[in-house]
Amino acid sequence: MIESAPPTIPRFPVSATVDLVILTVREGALRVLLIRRGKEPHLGAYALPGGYVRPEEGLDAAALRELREETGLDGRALHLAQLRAYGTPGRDPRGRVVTVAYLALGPDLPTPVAGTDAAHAEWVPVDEALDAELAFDHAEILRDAVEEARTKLEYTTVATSFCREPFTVSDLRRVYEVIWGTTLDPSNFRRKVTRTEGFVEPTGERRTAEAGRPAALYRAGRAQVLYPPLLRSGEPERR
Amino acid sequence: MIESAPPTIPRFPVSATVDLVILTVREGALRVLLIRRGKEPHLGAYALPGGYVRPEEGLDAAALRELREETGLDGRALHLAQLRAYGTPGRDPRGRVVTVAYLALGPDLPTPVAGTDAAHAEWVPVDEALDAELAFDHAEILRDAVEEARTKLEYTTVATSFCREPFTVSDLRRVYEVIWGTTLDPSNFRRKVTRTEGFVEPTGERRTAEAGRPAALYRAGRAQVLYPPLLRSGEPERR
DNA sequence: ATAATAGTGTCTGTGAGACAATATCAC
DNA sequence: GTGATATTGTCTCACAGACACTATTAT
Repeated sequence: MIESAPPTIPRFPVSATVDLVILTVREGALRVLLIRRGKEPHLGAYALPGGYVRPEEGLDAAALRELREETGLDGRALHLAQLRAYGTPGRDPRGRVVTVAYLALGPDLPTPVAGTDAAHAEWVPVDEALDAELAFDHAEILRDAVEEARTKLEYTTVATSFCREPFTVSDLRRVYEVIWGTTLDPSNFRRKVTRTEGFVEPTGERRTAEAGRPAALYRAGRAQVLYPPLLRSGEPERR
Repeated sequence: MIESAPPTIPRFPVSATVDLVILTVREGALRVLLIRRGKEPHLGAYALPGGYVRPEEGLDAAALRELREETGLDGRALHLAQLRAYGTPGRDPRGRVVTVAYLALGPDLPTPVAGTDAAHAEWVPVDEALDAELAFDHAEILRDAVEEARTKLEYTTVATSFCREPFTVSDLRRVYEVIWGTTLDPSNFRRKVTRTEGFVEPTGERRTAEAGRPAALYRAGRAQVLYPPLLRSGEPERR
């Protein structure tokens, strides 16, 4: 019935949780922060970090708090946005739980701080994570999150969130390549990135790597959306 | 705390609801289905249709059921997708309520069936609705939903969901114009629509309106995404 | 004929894909 | 020098915006 109707179907209690899909690019792979569950159900299985929403706390606030507790990082340093809600009956055998999933993107983050349950946290390559058995419906959430990240790379400038500043154009390109599983033409990628107003800002500095010509360094620009977008089109196969 | 931690912060009960943003194009305006609240809080104010999720029901199922109850329509005839969750403490003065908003798009729908509380439902132009006082945080939800609809028109073929079949290219163009608040070049729009594989399929029939050359009729095609997208760019002002 | 809407054709500029060529480092 | 990576430049094609022009109906 609608909200203005008499509660012939009364409200019934559910639990509200937030789950975090924290993605980073590390050692050439897209990785997700997973914890090993220390209790039933799904004892020993990988699971997304997350927890109950507290009584006086909004959803975004709960996600920020969990992020801080899990990674020891200030959520303002990461890109954090709601993904969507999941509430299939039976998704948690302990009762009716509606979870709101958040997608967090950040540069090669330190392995989470010790001293908490997050000590059991690991950066797992997304490919492996999707093959492994994840607790609850976390495999579905992870799939959705990765697809969302791939799409956001097309239409927004969030790729810079994966790079510690200052970064090179090649650093940024590798983010796209790893997350999309493609190779991109360095020349065309550079043209797109440097000619799109507000995508990256040159610092004037250069960095010399092990080999090759030193690369110019950049910071993230002010633009949030990419117009026109940077579409993954033909997607030439990788490797 | 994380899910695997001891429940030092115990779960606490919240209510879960779904709210529907049902949009249609009618009489030259983008309209949303709103109800007049028949009880406190926000007695007499406009509100989005919605209601409690039932114990054995998933979120999508709850949205489909509410849609059927509110409009008498089979949800499969409409485009229905989750928008996002809203759970700010205090958004409902009666208690902690997390709502999952859904966006439904459909062709000029009949005014909802009588015999239920939906008898108080009206198709309100979105512009008016955003000026009016909406119950709870429904103004925020409506703003987000309209922005989502505008964006979906760019990257997907959902615009056809607003047209009763068969439809003409001009019908489809008016959907874009009304929802974006712009005018589009008829010639360029036709080229885009008819040359994009799977956007529309010709029926071979024609329709004669009050004036002018009869227009060819089309059905929605199989494509779900628009590649390349149909971007609102310069957005020439309307009127 | 005129008004009105549908539909076609063409010119042009922007931007992406392909790819050659050059620059600058370590060794 | 070689090898490796960065950076610039160029050619071409797809496609969108602007807009002229033709087609088919009602009146």
